[in-house]
Amino acid sequence: MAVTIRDVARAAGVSASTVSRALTVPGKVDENTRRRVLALADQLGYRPNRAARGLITGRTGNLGLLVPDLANPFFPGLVKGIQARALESDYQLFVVDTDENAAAEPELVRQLAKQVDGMLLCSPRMRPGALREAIGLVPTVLVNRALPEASSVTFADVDGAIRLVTHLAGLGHRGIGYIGGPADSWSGAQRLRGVRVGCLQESVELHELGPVPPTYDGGQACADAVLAAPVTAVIAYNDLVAIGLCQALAERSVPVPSRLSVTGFDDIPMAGMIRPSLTTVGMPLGEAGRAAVDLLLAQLADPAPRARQQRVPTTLQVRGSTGAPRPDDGTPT
Amino acid sequence: MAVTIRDVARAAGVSASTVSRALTVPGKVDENTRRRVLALADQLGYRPNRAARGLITGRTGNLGLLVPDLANPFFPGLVKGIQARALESDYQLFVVDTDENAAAEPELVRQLAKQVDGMLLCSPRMRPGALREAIGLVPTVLVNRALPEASSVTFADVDGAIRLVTHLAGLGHRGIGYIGGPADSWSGAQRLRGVRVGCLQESVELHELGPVPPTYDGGQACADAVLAAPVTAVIAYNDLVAIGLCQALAERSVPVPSRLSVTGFDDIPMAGMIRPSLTTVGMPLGEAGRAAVDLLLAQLADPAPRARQQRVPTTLQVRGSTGAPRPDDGTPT
DNA sequence: GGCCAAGCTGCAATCGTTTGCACGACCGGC
DNA sequence: GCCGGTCGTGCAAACGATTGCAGCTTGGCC
Repeated sequence: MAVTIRDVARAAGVSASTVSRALTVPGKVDENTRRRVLALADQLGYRPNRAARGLITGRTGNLGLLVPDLANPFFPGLVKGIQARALESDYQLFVVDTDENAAAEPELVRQLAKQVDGMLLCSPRMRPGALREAIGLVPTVLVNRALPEASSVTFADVDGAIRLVTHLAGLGHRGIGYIGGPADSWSGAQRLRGVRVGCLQESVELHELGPVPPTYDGGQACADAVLAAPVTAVIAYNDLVAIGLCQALAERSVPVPSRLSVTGFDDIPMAGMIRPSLTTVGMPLGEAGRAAVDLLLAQLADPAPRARQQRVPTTLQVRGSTGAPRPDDGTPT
Repeated sequence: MAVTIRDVARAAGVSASTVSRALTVPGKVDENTRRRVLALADQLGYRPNRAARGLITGRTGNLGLLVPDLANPFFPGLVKGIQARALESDYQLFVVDTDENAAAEPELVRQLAKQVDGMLLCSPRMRPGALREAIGLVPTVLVNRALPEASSVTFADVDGAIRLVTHLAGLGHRGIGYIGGPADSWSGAQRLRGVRVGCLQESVELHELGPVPPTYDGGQACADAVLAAPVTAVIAYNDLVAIGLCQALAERSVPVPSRLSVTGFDDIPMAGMIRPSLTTVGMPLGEAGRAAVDLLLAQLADPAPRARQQRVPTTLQVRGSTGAPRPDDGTPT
């Protein structure tokens, strides 16, 4: 049914070997025959069977991508970058959404590993031990998580957090809150670290709140706790939490930013669409995704690869949800 | 390196054929040997090489998924449903994001087709001719688009649109606008059809506006045109457009819904998060995704499959962005 | 004209699995 | 005791590509 290499060979009056070489090792075949074979292959619509090729070369031409939740607006940007670069390099991408199920990750990785040349693990939730095992199965690049012995692409969360605090301190805030996300989140830990450092540098008093689920509802739920704290600005674990909080504040008629400045992390599209628009730390998702694929491909090409950690810079997006604190610290008029 | 069927065979003291049969055709092998082989395979961590199996059976165990833009919040829900069902059925999923590039679709489909047993095309943008060719390559199910000769899962957009109009008419609106999306959008055509039918049924005057790009910016850009039209309610092609419009209206201090009711389609997560929250038509994305996979798998199992069109119901989500029109039709006080 | 090297090309083995066919053992019925 | 039928198993040929090796041709040089 499908046209095989033998069909092309017959049509060109050469052997299958020659066709194979014409397609893959240009130097080993006469330029004339090569052109003829290529033309014929194209004309017959020949496409090499990747399974057959993989059987002998041991390479599948596939990459695997594990992602906790495609519905979380953080990930599609990443996936798009990865996908684009993978396709450019003639790799197909298996995508697995784990639905935030950390326990299922190791088994999914094991299944995936058999069918790919390399893997990209985005924000994997599994414990370090399991992760260490996972990266042993097949060349792997971590994204948004780091491990000393693994290659990774991470975001400069710490930097971003510091700049966020500096921005707030510059506006005159002297007490700020941090709403933590899931306890086992790697980037959450980074962000908290940055906030702590920033607060020390700027002599700002830090009040740690939460943790809350990293969702819109999580943000809504902590509004009262935030209002009860002696802070004039709050940094949320991510934009979804920040937006949920803003919504709850609006319901309570608490003005943002005049009574409370609110910020997040990630710069998801929604951050620019709400009112007031959200000051946040932007992550170059597409760039990170492409960088991760590049790292992985380099690792595949290199017979003795070394783990390489890459960090991509974040950018502070100052928008409407931050401003100077109200001079009087008291109750509304 | 990897453990092969021969390793298991050697360990069990049987031939590779027996191992193969023990794993795939239970009846053909003695129950005792079968148990022994299975135990050994498990213990050695044997996993069949899918490429090798695919070479001979002609089935890859892979499904392909084409999607225009993962960053569009409409799609992740769909993808998650598809992905979950595919994994349940022991199929892996190749995902390709075309980045809304209709021209690139046919080639991507052709590439993908070679490596999968079946394909799911979500909201394909290509022209009908190209689409017809595409579905000939490999068993295919269309999602959010229909073609008489193809299996498809679509949403009851027409229904939803009619209900939307009925809802608005019930509130007292007598002139409503429809902001069209891309001219070549299949679901756009459906929605417009439903709106027209609804307006006829309810004797409401319809003003067709647009088309605009189906984005937040598209919605923002058409605010003035909407305000210039003699309407008290507007139905946007999708939620993103509706939200962009709301934002632009807020900037102009036009109250929603009292001066203008605004509605969309899709019920993306953001619809419930903005203020006022958006009245819209919800699509059961996960359900549709799972249904599409079921349809596809049935088609793969059936030697003489027939195209089956499935339509999933939509639900009207009434929220804060719609209300009765202001009694006076004039300028603000 | 003979020799050698280089350049192309084909043969055949190989990757890991499935599957049609044949073979041997065993059992029951005549 | 022989025959026919099951049942369980192994052999070997595929599937479609890649690749080491060997053989052929060709051309250049002495």
